[in-house]
Amino acid sequence: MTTRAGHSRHRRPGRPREEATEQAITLAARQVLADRGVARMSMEHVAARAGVAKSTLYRRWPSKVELAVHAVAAVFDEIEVGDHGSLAADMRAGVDEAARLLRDPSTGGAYAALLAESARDPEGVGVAVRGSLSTRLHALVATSVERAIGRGEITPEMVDVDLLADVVVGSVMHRALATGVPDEAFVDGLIELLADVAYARLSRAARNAGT
Amino acid sequence: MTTRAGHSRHRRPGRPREEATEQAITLAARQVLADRGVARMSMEHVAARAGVAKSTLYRRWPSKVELAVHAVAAVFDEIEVGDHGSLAADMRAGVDEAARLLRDPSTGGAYAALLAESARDPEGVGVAVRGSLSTRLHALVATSVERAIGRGEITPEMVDVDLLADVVVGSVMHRALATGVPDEAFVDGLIELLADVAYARLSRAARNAGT
Amino acid sequence: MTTRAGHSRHRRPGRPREEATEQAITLAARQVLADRGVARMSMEHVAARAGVAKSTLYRRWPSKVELAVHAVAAVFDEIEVGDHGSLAADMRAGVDEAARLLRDPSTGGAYAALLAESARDPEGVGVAVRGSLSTRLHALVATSVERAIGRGEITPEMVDVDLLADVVVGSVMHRALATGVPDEAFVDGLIELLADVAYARLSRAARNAGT
Amino acid sequence: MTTRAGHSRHRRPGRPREEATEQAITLAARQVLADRGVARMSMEHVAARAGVAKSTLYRRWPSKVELAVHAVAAVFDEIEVGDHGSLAADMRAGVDEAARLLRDPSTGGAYAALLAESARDPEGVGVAVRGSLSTRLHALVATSVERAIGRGEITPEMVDVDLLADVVVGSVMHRALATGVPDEAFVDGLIELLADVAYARLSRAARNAGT
DNA sequence: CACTAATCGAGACGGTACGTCTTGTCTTAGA
DNA sequence: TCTAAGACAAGACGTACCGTCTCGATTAGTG
Repeated sequence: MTTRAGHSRHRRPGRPREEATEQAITLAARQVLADRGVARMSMEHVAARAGVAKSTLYRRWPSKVELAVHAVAAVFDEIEVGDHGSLAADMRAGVDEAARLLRDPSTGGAYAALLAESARDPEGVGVAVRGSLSTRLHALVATSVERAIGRGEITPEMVDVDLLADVVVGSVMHRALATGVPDEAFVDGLIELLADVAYARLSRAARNAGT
Repeated sequence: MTTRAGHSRHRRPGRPREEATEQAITLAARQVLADRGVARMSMEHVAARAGVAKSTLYRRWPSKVELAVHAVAAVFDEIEVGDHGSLAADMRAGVDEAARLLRDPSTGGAYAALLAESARDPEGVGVAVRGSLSTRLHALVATSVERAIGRGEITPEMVDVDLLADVVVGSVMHRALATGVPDEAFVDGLIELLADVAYARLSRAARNAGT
Repeated sequence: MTTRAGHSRHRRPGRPREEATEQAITLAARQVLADRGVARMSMEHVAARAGVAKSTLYRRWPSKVELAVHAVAAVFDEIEVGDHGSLAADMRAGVDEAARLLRDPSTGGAYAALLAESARDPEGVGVAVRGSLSTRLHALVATSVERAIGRGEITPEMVDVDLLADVVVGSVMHRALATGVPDEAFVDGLIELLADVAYARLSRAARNAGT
Repeated sequence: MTTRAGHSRHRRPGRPREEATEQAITLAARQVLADRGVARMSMEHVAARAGVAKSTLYRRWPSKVELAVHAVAAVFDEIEVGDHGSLAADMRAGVDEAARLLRDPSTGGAYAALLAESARDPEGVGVAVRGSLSTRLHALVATSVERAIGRGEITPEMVDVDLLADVVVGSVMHRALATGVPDEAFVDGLIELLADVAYARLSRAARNAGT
């Protein structure tokens, strides 16, 4: 639908969209999101902060939630997944990063709010959330796992990436929002838990191989 | 449960609250919650459905969110934690129950929405959510763990109940809302993961004892 | 209906009404009336200010408006109609008094508000207002006129007391509320107007007598 | 009348207001006013009757009272002040018209209620009432008086238009609301009273001229 | 002295309206 | 065609009152 320039040399008729506008809106949305949370983020506020008319927002995103998804996705895009040399180190870095992100109430709250909207409208918002947000997080986990497989630390059978992603993100999110700040002790505990799983599977694999 | 001001024989002055009203409202709130989700649950609707004036709602709960917390807590109160004979069986029953509950978009969505509100207002809603909802879930996990300790299956040092609760509830919730329905395969995977943790810790304990 | 003691020696059964209560309420009502006007005078406020339960108010007056009528009537009862020696002097004193009273927004506004309610409910409030308030004002004018007749300054045929009362009270009220403060110039002008009427009628009477 | 920002060709930005809306609201307001009086006129009702959202009402009038002022002013605007040939005839017509208008409880009551509100909020409502309603009535009286001066029936020194307006409107209003219906006898009496004033002043002027 | 009958304070209750806020759509002028 | 500005219908929010009601506690007179 959106003919995001680039490959298409055919310009659409009429006045072209202001380049700066989309970024200004996204930035404004993230700020309002941080200030007031998803529920209290209003299109009116975002438009005012971006110095843009409300209709411009609706021309680009069909609803408030979609804009919120877009704005949160922009936050998630900043996550770096460097190679830290070992599965253990990668895992710690990943969990730390997740904790850092979700500890911020504006990001954690926004993510939870969008998950909630997902539940209400699985086909509309749900698809957008899954497509834009959850797959991003999933990809981060997958990258680490694949790297570990590449290094020979584990085998593909040992890990269900989907499950692992849900466990890591879900645990951290629940800790951040429902129980308390995910402090270092919590991160350590979660890492240890995952390490124990790896240990159990590796030792079982070794035993099986030994047989 | 509420020991109204110490002496339970001293009634509060004024006309006593209608017994039936609170239940009618809670029921209506749960229905509206299921029908339309937290965001679209309106006090107006709840009042109408309960056959009660809006002011009666506000006399009992300071805001929509607090009523929603109460209504969701009522759902959580129905969870049964029976003794299934072994930690493994208890765990499976617990995870199954969590999956059953959160799979329902109205419950899962409501829970996520309330967590999101928690992030926006940690002192008000946050306290209510933690006090009413999260501690309930925590208690369920704690019960199973204590039973396992009683049976001698594990020792207290082997498990951080707080962490375990976040892992179970968080993973299931994230699966339910962000990734897809938490089907039997997912539940199996999660159980296996937890079992592997137990295996690792038990074998390590055995090794230490052996030394 | 109300067996206001005195002639009836039979007391009503049950606990008698607190003597002080009625006065406390009336006073509180007048204060709230002065503070916030009739429209914003609330039974809740009056009760609180009088240190009395709302039901006590309703036990004595059937509605807010009736209580307001009672409270304003209490103000009107304080009006003194002394004999100033001549019709002119009595008239000036009367108009001055009316101006003094209605100039106070709380009294003037209350009176107007009650007249407005009269229009909405002529049989209920209207009767109360006419019975308690308007007749009081009418009586004041009548007293002055009768005194003037007694002194031989005018004859009964020369003046329609009803009309005169409406003219004096109505003019002053309208000036106070709609046009501006009824200052000395206004009072002078009104007196002069009435004096001219008297002049015209006296001179006509003299001419007729001369014929 | 409203010279929107000087240049009348420069339109205000944004979607222009629906022409029909203001009239529909005014009409609905007058109907509700007539049905239920100012106190019971509700924005909700007016909006529903006008087929308009409540926010549209509040976009144009800051509060219920301001809309009521507007609606009553619309009634007053229908008053015709024709030339009836003589001061006496004009006066009779004017008083008749005032009596006709204020005899209707919905108009009389509304006017009184707005005067009452004026007393409560002299700067807000008061200014609106004086500006919209009282000056209208004043203008009607002024027109008749000026015509009489033009005809040479009276001289400007003989009449204080402000005072006269208060006397006519105030007397009629008080009669209508506080005392009883302003019937023909009342109107006759008031006219006669005014005529006597004119007689007194004319004869005094003649005497002075004769000196 | 118990009984009856009303009062009192307190506050719950069903209603109703307030004025505010937001959503998503629309309608204009101008770029 | 896009943009800014803002009108519009819809509808929920949380607050404030109204007038009624239901309590327990009080306070007389009557049997």
